[in-house]
Amino acid sequence: MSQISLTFPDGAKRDFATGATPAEVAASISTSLARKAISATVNGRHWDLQWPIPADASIAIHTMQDEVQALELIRHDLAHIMARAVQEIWPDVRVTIGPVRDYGWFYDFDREEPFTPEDLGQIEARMKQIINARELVKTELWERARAVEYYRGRGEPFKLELLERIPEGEDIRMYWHGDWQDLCRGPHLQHTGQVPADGFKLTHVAGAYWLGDATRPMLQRIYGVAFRNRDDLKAHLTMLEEAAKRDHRKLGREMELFHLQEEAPGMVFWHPNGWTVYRTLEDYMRKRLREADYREIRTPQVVDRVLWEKSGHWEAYRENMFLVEVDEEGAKERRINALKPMNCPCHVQVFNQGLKSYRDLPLRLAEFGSCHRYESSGSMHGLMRVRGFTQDDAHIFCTEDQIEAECAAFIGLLSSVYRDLGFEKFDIKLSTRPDVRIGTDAQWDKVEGALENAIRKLGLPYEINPGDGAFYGPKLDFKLTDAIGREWQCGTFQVDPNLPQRLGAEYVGEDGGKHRPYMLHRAILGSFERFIGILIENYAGKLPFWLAPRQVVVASIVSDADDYVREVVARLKTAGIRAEADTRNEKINYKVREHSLGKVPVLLAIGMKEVEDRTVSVRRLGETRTETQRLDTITAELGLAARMP
RNA sequence: GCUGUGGUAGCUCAGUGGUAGAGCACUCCCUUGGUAAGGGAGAGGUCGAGAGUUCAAUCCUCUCUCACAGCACCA
Repeated sequence: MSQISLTFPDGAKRDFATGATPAEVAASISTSLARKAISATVNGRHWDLQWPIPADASIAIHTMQDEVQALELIRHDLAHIMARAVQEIWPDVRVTIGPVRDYGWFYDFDREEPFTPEDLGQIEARMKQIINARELVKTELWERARAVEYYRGRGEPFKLELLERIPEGEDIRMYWHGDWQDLCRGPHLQHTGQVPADGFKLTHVAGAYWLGDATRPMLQRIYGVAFRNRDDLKAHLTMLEEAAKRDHRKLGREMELFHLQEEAPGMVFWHPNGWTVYRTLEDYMRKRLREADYREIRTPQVVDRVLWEKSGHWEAYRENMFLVEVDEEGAKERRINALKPMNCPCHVQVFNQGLKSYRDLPLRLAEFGSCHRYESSGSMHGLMRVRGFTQDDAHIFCTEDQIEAECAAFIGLLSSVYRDLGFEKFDIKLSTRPDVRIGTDAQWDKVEGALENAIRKLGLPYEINPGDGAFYGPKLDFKLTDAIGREWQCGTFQVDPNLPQRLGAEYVGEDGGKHRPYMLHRAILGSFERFIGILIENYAGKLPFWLAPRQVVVASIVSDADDYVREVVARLKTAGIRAEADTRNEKINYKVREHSLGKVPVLLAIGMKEVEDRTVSVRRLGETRTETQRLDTITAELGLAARMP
């Protein structure tokens, strides 16, 4: 029987026999994951699956869609069952809404006391009772007045607000089982017993604003996960545990890459190992940018507020800037500067020096720009969201007609870089014109069209975020996913006619007159910090050889081999390899264990046999077997592997 | 910033209203061992910071701070 091997976007791999039921496949994924392209090997052939799944995929996958929907119904009904259980236990708790999400659902409640972990256990037990009662699920169409009266009588202000939000003329559906009911448009299962009583688990509680609005009350959200059976639930929980082991904050400590401390929240202390990764990545990016005709520049860290006022950032983002005040000699007032939160205005200053001609365009100015933003305390997260970071920033000054080609070239470069760094898949989001905007519709049509054409020509999948663009132009976001499935924006491409106008950038056109250039903001990695965080998680710390901070450790087995160990290290270093000697008085078992945990890609062990034959015993990370190789052979091989792509 | 939970040795974590413990890591000694932890000894802590309650606070209370989970935010 042939095998189907599915690789899910979260990195999990599962094998299925072609005879496997669609349920077995479907239960492993959530709908929103399935909507992303997933790669599959069917009968030994590699396929790219798109959503919806093409009709010519094998039967097991073809029918998956129905099963995914069934899983979604289960999760949906569990949200209601949970809300009912909560109100049965605490009748004074107000209910709100509870949608399905990846792997499960959540439901928001209004309650004075926070829910405790013990409460979750109690709720779970009550939910199981409701499920085992196998009660019929009923749906009814209600008159608006009846629904309003019902919720007024029960004292449910949030439900009343939801009712108000349902447009006149739209159906008002009531869903219920037992004596409990909830406003919901459905669809639902037929009876509560269709929910697997042992396939779900309440995972955690957290605060969440009513309707996602920080000015509204904070509610208590209970999260749950649900699968078709206990085994799938267990597999999911195991997957989460495995993912936690890949957390870059944990690996960052274990691999001695970096640390953060209280005196500089959100600012990274890079250690020798981490800085090696950073610098290697920077060198790689520098090479790629040079090849793509970018010109590297460097601009100041501390810039007078006057420039930020001109650019408009002072007004909009003053609260999020780090200010630097100085007493200047003879000045009446303290001069206020800001640590630059972005590089764009500085790049325009470089552009503005000297008279530019249309022949200079497109002009691509790149900077590994160190930026500081006072991010809110709750938003910081390891390397992923920090207050001090370095963007692989560049600004392309060009004409409107050049936008599409620049966009296409950029996406091509970004894809190639992502591929080199181990990311075959990434999400592209196109954000289009918002309600409040500058520029004519014709301009927006042209610029949005340029971006969309560029993506289409490269044949890449993308999603549109309508109305999510900046007030002056559309943008593309490129997102990667961390170990537990959280998405992080990395690459970006943004069209901006506004800043050149505000800062007076212009060039002399073919007609001899002055013209305003467009400015394209773009980054591939986003920030080195965030990207390295994602890189660590994606590789679970096992970075490819060229990026690994310590590439080779040469370990002695007996101390009589120490001289030869040092000679081998010297040879490797000459070949451009980051090699270290380990001649400590420890057993080889101990050294193997330690360097394996330290994610060193290659371990060379040397005993008296190797000394006599002038060979080394090679052990690669993740493998248990060893091979004996001649010193010059392995040196040549590793020297090749150490070269950046 | 908001809600909740935390902060005890470098790391992972016990613990107590009467100033503290384990394992690993570290140092030294013994051991020279062939691919994931050899043995012994030793050193190491203003129990996140400040204030309060108390005869006495690491423990109780308050404030601050940082971290974690989520929400909000992300030029």
